[in-house]
Amino acid sequence: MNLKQLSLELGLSQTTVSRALNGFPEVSEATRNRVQLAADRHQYSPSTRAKGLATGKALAIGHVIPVSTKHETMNPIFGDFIAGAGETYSRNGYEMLLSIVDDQSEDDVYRALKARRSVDGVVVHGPRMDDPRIALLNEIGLPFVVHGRASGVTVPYSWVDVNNRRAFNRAADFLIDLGHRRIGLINGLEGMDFAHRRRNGYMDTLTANGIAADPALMRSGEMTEEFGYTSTRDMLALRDRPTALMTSSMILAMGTRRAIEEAGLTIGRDVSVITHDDELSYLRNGGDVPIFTATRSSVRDAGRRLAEMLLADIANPFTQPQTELLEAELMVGQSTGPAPHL
Amino acid sequence: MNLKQLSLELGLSQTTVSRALNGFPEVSEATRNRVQLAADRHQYSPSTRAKGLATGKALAIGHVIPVSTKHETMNPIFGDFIAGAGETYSRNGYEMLLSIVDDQSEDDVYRALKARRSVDGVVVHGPRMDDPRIALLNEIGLPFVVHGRASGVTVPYSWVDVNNRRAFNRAADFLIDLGHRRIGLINGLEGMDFAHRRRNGYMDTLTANGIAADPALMRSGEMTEEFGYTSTRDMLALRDRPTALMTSSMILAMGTRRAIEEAGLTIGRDVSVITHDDELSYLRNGGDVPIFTATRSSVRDAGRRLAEMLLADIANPFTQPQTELLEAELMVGQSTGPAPHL
DNA sequence: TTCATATACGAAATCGTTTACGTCACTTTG
DNA sequence: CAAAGTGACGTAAACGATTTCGTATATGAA
Repeated sequence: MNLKQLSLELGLSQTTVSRALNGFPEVSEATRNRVQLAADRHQYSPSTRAKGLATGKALAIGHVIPVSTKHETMNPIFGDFIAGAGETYSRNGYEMLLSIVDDQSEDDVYRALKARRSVDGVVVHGPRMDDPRIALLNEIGLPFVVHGRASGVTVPYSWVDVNNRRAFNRAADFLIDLGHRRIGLINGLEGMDFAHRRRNGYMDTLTANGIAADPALMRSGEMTEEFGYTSTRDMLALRDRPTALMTSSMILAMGTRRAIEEAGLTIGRDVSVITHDDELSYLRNGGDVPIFTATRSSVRDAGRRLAEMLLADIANPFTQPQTELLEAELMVGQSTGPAPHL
Repeated sequence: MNLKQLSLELGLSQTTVSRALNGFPEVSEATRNRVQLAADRHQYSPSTRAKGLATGKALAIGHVIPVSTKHETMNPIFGDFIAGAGETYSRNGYEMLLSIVDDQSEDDVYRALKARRSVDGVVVHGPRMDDPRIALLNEIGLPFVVHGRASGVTVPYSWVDVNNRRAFNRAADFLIDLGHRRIGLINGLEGMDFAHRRRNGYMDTLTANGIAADPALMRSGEMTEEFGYTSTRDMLALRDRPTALMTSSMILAMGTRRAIEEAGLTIGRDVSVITHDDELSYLRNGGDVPIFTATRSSVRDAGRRLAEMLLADIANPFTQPQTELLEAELMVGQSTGPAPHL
């Protein structure tokens, strides 16, 4: 059923039917009802493509998900993030377009999305330091919001991010207050901006407390369970092993737990662990009392907020870019305790 | 840059330019080259919407991801699955449209996708037993392929699935060969078809070996780490506790490991564990030698295959429904060993 | 009565492609 | 040499909406 058929059946012009359905004032309430009823009855709903052509809007948002060519790793937070964003989109009549792309050809994908006019805006995932995508998107004039930030980029742009530095400040502080002095960090890949900020938060707090940062206690890599495991295993094998570990994700923390237990140690007593927790739906950090002490911030909420910002920006382009910094809560769980006397 | 501008600049008609770019024979090689060059220079690429309107194809595939309203759980395999499917799409010039939807309003979403003509076909995720979506999609005439199967649905339809029954047959056999008689099962939600098949595989093998299935050793629920943990903890607390456990996902297995170690037991010695492993990129099951003994089947490969099938079906729709049953490998790892003498 | 003003609707252009038909200048064929 | 192809390109009609102008009728004011 299309507009022509519907209007023919109603004995009205396409114009009137279109206006009736889109809530324009120049149509009587009586006919509006009649049209609405007929539309419902036939389950009429305008063709997105035709509507897009006519209005010049795509009514779709693009998400470009980078997958590293080397490791083929898909970021596990991604599912929950788009679940949040998707809610906002469908509530506002937008669709979500997904492009999975290896980090080599990202540029082409953004350009293609613009050239083919298939989206009204995009979400930038996994920003790296000095991320070139921000300049690119500004250049080609495609509205965007970044999930995270890109240190080193000087031009203003819109973003939603967790206060990573502060979260890791507080986590380190918490451990130091418990008497820990040998604190390890198992972090995401160097180039990722969030990893950089978290490391800064961690190192600053150590320095502020007179603790020298030890390169042997700092690891960064793809955030897999395996990497959490090997990193922890290696650190525990040191002559002067850490009494506490900070990890950048729950998945890493699970690998950490495996290594700790394999070494015959007890988590929370021999080795304390604090992790960052994105509140992934399938990785809930325990029930009433958290399993891991964690800095917690819902990535699903971030998705919701970011989508709202982007849609608002598209609806009436801001003069100023918008930003939102989400604070992580520190949840005390069972994985931390006073520093042991070695 | 659009077609009209490009053709104006070249001094050709839109028709000729369009034909040149789409490889039609009735255009000389000389002009084809000239057109191609100009198109590249201006980064011209046809508007998806206009092209879609003109051809009647959407050049997009819809993925409708159900998120249970109760638990808000997003299936963790989803990211890797679409990474696989996405490869196929972009290679064939298709886009991927995502709808996150609570299981209440799934019907409406499929109907809307059809009515708005925004996709040429859809992928059905997470089929349940007697899943009503298959009848619905047949009724409204939207091409589709199911990731998994729906027991109880009698009409033919296309699907790609892992041989779940056989995988769990083999896993149970393997444990029984090791001398285990008390074997627990921690499975996905009852209504999910894959869970049903796995349970059948498990139970048949037990029965075939003269072991009575014990309801106390069979759990099903949302496949979170927490559920793996509580299920295992409860089973280990039984007077006649299991010596081996089978779990339906790596995430469950991690919860299982936590419970086993918390009980002061050793995995692979006191309690053997076999899990199903979807080869999620961030949950690799160890390096050379697997951590968990597992029935392994790449969900990313499944995504690739399924996307190919769907595109083929759309390209020439008169074929019979296609099906593909993927066999899981049994990978022997460190989590299984001979049954202990209790 | 006449003119201005709402009110409620319609005709037709438009968005950017594709594609069914023409058209026109050259071969080729019998 | 006339008829029939063929090669290369153009005209214009779709596709399914929105939207810019109109237009006809009813209403109110002068």
